Parts: sequence; structure tokens; C-alpha cells
Amino acid sequence: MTFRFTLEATEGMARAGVFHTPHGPILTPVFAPVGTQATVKAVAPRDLRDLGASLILANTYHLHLRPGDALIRDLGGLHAFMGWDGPILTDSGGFQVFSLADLSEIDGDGVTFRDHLDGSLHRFTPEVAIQIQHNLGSDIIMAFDQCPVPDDRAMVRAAVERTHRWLARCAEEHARSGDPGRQALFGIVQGGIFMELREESARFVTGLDLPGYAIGGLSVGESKADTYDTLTQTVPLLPADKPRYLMGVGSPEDLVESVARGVDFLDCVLPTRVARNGAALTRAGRINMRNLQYADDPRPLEEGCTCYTCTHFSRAYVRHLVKASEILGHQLLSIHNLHLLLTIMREMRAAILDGTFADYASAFLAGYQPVGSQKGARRNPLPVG
RNA sequence: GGGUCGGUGUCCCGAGCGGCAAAGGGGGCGGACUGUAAAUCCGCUGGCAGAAGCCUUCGCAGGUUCGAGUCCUGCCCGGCCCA
Repeated sequence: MTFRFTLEATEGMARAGVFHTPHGPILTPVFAPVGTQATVKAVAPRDLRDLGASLILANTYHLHLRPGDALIRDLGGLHAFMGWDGPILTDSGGFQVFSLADLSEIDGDGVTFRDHLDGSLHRFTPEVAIQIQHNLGSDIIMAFDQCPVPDDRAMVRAAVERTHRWLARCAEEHARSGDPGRQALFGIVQGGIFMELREESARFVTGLDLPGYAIGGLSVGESKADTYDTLTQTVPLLPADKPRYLMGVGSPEDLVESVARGVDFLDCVLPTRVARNGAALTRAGRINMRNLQYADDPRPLEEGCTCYTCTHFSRAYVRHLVKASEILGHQLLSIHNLHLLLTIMREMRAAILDGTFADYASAFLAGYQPVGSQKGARRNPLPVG
């Protein structure tokens, strides 16, 4: 079967495995760089390959509006269109219900978006979101969900119920007009920070036999403690023999904290977005390359890093590029930041296979200073080790 | 030599035409960014207090006025035109 998930090893809640797709295997845990508009901004597919990326994410909403999913289908599908022959996951547009809340109106049947490009109206329903993803031809397609503000109980409850109704329609549409052997539909568990809603959602979503399950609606404004607590309690509600995908999460410390809690897939815009805004991620924390202190710093972004940026350029040079708004600055920082996250994922996978993940995770977190945190700030205990 | 336009916040451009510590840019400095409306967004950018205050700023020197970056006189510097 195409979308077979094989567990290779576990340590505590952490898992290492393989998810098979028509465009090759995904070794998990895995981090997926985000390429919303069929491009990981500032990074060519060749570079993604060199960085060891296996799975990348693209977006249904954006590609439907431009250039159009029918066009992409006619040009041979998303893989051919964007020159990426590895696995692709497409988000359904559900997140845009949240991020474009001012431009969208939701009802029981679907969502009407005011196109952020030209103001025209577009109707998204579960069926439409699935059909678009069929046209795109991505390996993993996501159910059309509603991602609510996480701490408003009434809103979250309504979103959970709507998400469930929509999931059933997505599954039906995929069975009717899609090819489950070519594209895997993942369902999404919602519920905000409310455990009884997460439980209810997990029960419903896992009640459908799907090749993978996602946790949505986290890192959308709630505290880190709430994120981790919710994750700790939600992951065990998902079946062990299917991949678990935590949507939209991906600071370095989040990767470690999430894998420690049993997450297999993650994606996040953070490494590439902060790169374009001048920040480098390191194992010690995030540094802002615009800062004056790096103006004459001959060191690489991160000592010991083996990425193209760090093996060829100084902090002083990268800072210069950033200050001068040179495109290469975005490219070099994006490459470095993705390299770090992808390397961390590989290291975690190796540690799980070796049975040394607990040590790896605690060592990593001990050396990492999260943004905005005070030195010595308390941290949630890791549920491993 | 004559005419004319102009010199603005100790980085630059620049609004201002009697109530101004003085618009707006750029640049500089700092912060934010988590299923991407993001190469975006938000602060600060004369000094001291740092709330309500005080002090020093608009080429230089005088003058008019309750009050001058703004009006008048002279000078210095720059652009253009005429000689």
C-alpha cells in the first residue's frame, strides 16, 4: 500500500519511522519547509535537495487564486510545475480562514473569501478544497478545517463541530473523485487549548480510517505552556500506527519539544520568514543579523555549522547583505535556517534510533535560549527521559 | 559686477510663509515574526528630566514683534541667468 507508515523505533513518546509516498519515502520525524506559492521563498529546489529536505508544503488557497489549479494540472501537476520531485503536502486553505479572517466569511457549508489579490469573491467548500488538491496532485492533501482562536471556548467548539462535518465531506469527496492510492488525505484535530474538545475531536477524526492525522490550531496565539500541555495530552489520543502531523509549528525548541511528545511531521514558515527579515536561527537561540554587533564579525552565523552559508561567508558579510536588502541575504539566511532545522530533525531521528533521544533533547534545550525568555526561565519538563 | 532662487532638527533629502522642539522620507539603531496577504510590521532617532517641565536648535549678525525657521537690514556660502 502506497501510504504505509512503518515505525522503526520509539523512545518514550518519541518515534522514528518511514512514511511511503508516490514520490519517495519520508523519514520521520520530519520538518517540512513551507512553499506556499509553489516555492519555498528564496530557496531553489536544488538547494532544498542539498539541504536534505524530503517533504515540502504548498497551499491550496494561494495556488487556486494564482496561477490556478487547473493550469497546474494541465502543466503536469504541482511536482512538475515547481520542479520538485519529492513528496509534497498541500494545506487546504483552512488556515486562511484564520489568517485572512478579515477577508473571509464562514458559514456551515464553507467559506467565502475576498481575494487578497484583487478583491474578487471565491467560494471554498470541503469539496472544492479537495478538488483543487486533486488538480495540484500533491502526495498528502489536508482536510478543509477551521482553525479558530485557541482560547475562546464557544468559538472553538463551533470550529470543532464544523471541522468534523467538513472532514466527513472531504473524505467523501476524496473517495468519490480522487485516488486514495495517489494522494493521502489527512484529517485535522482541532479543539484549541480545551482538552475535552481535543478529546472529542480526536475521537471523531480518528474514527475515520485515514492514512495520517494532524493536530491543528496550535501556536496561533496561546502560551508556550498551553501549546506543550495540549500537545502532551492530544498526541496519545491518536493511533500509534499512523503519522502525526503538528501543523504550523517549528521554532528550534518547538521541534524538540514536539518530537519528544510523539509528533512525526511538522511544518513552519518561521525559518524562512525570519530569514527574510534578517534573523539567523542557531542552537543557542535566534540572532538578529541587522544588529550592529555583527558588522565586523568574521565568524560564520553559527560556529561548526556545515551549511553553504556558514562554510563560505561571515556574519559581517551576511549583515551587509541584509542591511543592503540584497536578495542573496535572504537566500543565505534561509539556507542556514532550514539547514539547522533539518539537521536537528535528522539528529533527533538518529538519537531515537540509538535510544539516546532523551539526552539529546535535554542537551539541546539546555543550550537553547528562546526568544524573549529570561535567562534561567522555567521550562515545561520534557515528557521523556 | 547686476539679477534671481536657495541655505531647516550638528548623516542626507525635505515640508514649513508669525505661536514650532518644527510634517514627511531616506539612512541609522532596536524589537516582533510559528499550517506565509510578510524581502513584512512596530518603536526610537537635539539634550536633561524621562508625568505635567526645562534647556539648546532652522547659514551668520543685528532689527521689528507679546512671540521669528517664518517679516526687515547687512554679511557669508551655493545654483542659475545677464554682463
